[in-house]
Amino acid sequence: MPEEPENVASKDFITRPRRPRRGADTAPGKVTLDMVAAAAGVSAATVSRILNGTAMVSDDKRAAVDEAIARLGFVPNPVARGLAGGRTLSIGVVTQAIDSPFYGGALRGIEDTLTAAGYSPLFVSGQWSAAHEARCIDTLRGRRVDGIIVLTGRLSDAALAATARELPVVVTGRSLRAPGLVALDFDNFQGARLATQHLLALGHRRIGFICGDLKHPDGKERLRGHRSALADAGIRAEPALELPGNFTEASGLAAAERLIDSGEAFTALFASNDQMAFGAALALHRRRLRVPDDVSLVGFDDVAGSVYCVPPLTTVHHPVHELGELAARAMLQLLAGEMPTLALPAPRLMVRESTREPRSPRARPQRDPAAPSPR
Amino acid sequence: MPEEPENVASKDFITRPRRPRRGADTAPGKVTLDMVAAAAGVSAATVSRILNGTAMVSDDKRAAVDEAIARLGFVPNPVARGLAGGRTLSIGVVTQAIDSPFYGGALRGIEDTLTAAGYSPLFVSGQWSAAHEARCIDTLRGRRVDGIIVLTGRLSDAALAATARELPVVVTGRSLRAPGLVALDFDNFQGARLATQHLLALGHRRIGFICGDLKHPDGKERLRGHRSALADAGIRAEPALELPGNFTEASGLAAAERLIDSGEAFTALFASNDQMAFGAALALHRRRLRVPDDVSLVGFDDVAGSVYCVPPLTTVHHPVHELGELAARAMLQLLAGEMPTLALPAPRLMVRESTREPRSPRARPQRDPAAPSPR
DNA sequence: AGACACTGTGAAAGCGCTTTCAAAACTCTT
DNA sequence: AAGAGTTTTGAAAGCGCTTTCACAGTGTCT
Repeated sequence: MPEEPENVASKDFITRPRRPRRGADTAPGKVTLDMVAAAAGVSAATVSRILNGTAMVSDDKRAAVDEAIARLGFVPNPVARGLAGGRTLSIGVVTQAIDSPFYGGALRGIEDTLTAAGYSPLFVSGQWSAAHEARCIDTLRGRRVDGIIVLTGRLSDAALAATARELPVVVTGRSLRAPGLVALDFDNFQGARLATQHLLALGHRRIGFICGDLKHPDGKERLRGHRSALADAGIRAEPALELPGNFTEASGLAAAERLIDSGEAFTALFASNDQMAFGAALALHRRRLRVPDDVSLVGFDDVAGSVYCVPPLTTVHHPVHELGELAARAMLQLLAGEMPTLALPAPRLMVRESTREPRSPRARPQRDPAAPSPR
Repeated sequence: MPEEPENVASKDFITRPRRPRRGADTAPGKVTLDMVAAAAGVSAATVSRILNGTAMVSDDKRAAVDEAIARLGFVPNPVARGLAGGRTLSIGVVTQAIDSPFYGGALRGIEDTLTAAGYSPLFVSGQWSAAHEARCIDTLRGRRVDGIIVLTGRLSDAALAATARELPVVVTGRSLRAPGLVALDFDNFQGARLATQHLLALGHRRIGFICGDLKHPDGKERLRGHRSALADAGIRAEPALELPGNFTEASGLAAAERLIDSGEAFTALFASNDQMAFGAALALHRRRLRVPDDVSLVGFDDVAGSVYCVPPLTTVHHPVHELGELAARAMLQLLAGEMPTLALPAPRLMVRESTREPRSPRARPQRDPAAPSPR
């Protein structure tokens, strides 16, 4: 407690780290609405009204204000706006992991759309846990976001609906209906059907299926779609061909290994997402099974890397970027008081080079003595 | 003056669009600091002081306030704090693309560290353009972030230094020195040297190098490192073996194709980043060149996918997650008024399965006439 | 011409918190 | 025990903007 004056001085520095250089005309934050009002010879209320389009303003005043804004280089302070107006022009986005190759595209779409509309996204990662997601939503609400976009997520529908009673919510990967909530669902079922139908059309009959996380709606629907396509073709689903997985490369690798080791015959493998397909591809490679010559491989999602893997992966295109855009647009509509009516594009199969007709009646070349000829 | 009470009520509803369900104890935003002060029988100033540790407060008052905060479930409103205190507890993060597999890891590290410290990251994508980045920084400053982290970026050092005069700045991928600015540089030069040395040690002499964007410091340094390793081994750099690229898969593919078509002999390919390596791998596959039997392939960055591609890619590990963590930690230190002293881990080569000794004296199995002998 | 809408505008009251300022309450000195 | 020096505390003034309220100014209708 000795050196008071010093203390005060240093406290000041610590408290508000920077902001020493004022007066720089380029620095936003310097010019306030009051200064604009004074310069234009009107009241602050009028400037605010013009800024927000909240009320009619005579043309001459409007012109004067516009001129003053331009001349002073005024930029409204969103923090003050947030406090006074109750809206922060920011939207919370709950994703599972900000570095996910799959959700990344969606984040990009959201960012693009929101930014164009003057909103800022606030991304938080839910880490694949409902509890974590709940905490994220609390954080976002604490930050006074105007709305929340949830990318799939593990939160219960009820929890989401509850949140939607306080704040507009857009959620992807669900088909929930609730007030203040719009759900944007991609047709995972149909997508999976397409993939399996493709394999069936090529002549495959014993198709290994690597499930995604079955607590995840996407995972469930894709399995359902696969089974449905099989059923349509009159093929009985065999439990031995349905391998558990959790959407990670590692789980895809493990699943493929397990299937190979089981001795079960199969000529194709359909992974519930591309990441697991990559893992499976590595497992096949390690066991000297070639894609697509020995085993056809199909993924789901069409993530960026799937075009550039070897061989390029046949997969179901999941329009993640559009998904993000649509989610953002739906949010903007909700905020504008409209009821969004947006539909996601239908799933499309991207046939690339990881699938072909089964090589021979013999399903598995297993420890093939003949060295894979490089052609 | 008629219906006073009614007016007040409706005002409350109209003013703030949502937030109708009040009283729910879980709802943040309901309890204000003033209510806490009243409940604890102290002034708002005292509560604020306790919250911020700004001054000494007697133990009994502190206890009363703590109790009131807990009982009421008070959560400070960051928006109000931002307005009043000048700090928003949010940090702007400028990245190139939020969905980049490379920067994704760094974003994750930043998010983890910042969140743990009570700060929120605000991610914006610079889209690989200096102008865009400048605009992003303006947006962030408009949002009153307390500091800015720039992941590499294209902005000039001068522009960054200027920003740093107003706001703490942490930048990665540079070795710039300026007041209020800390630069966190990864040793790309040494990393590239490691990779090339590895190929040389295996016996490769004609190594194709796919450059990154050379306006990008990373791109420049990696090329320099490669050349340096060659020079140390007494090998002259050949322009014909240095292919242009821009860090995308497509450019890696194009570069590899160009090299193959040039007829130039080579037994290995070193791409300045993994994404280009993936593109190159596809090009090699299309030309029926096997990795690593015909051509060894090395990447740089060790992105998530490199472990699961076929074959798993030998690459230089770039500790992006740590990079993000360190950048965030440095920012926190700057904000605390300390001078950060953090060093990034040294580059490490991850030897996987895409490299081996050259197969034969014949460099290219393809239409290659001259046989550059190994060694 | 007076009553009855509107429309455009400014003054002023906040939004919820931080910080200054000065007074109050202590603790020591002498 | 008075004065001086400290420490704790509250009142009040913002932070920069939005919104309400009330009041002029203009028409419009009987």
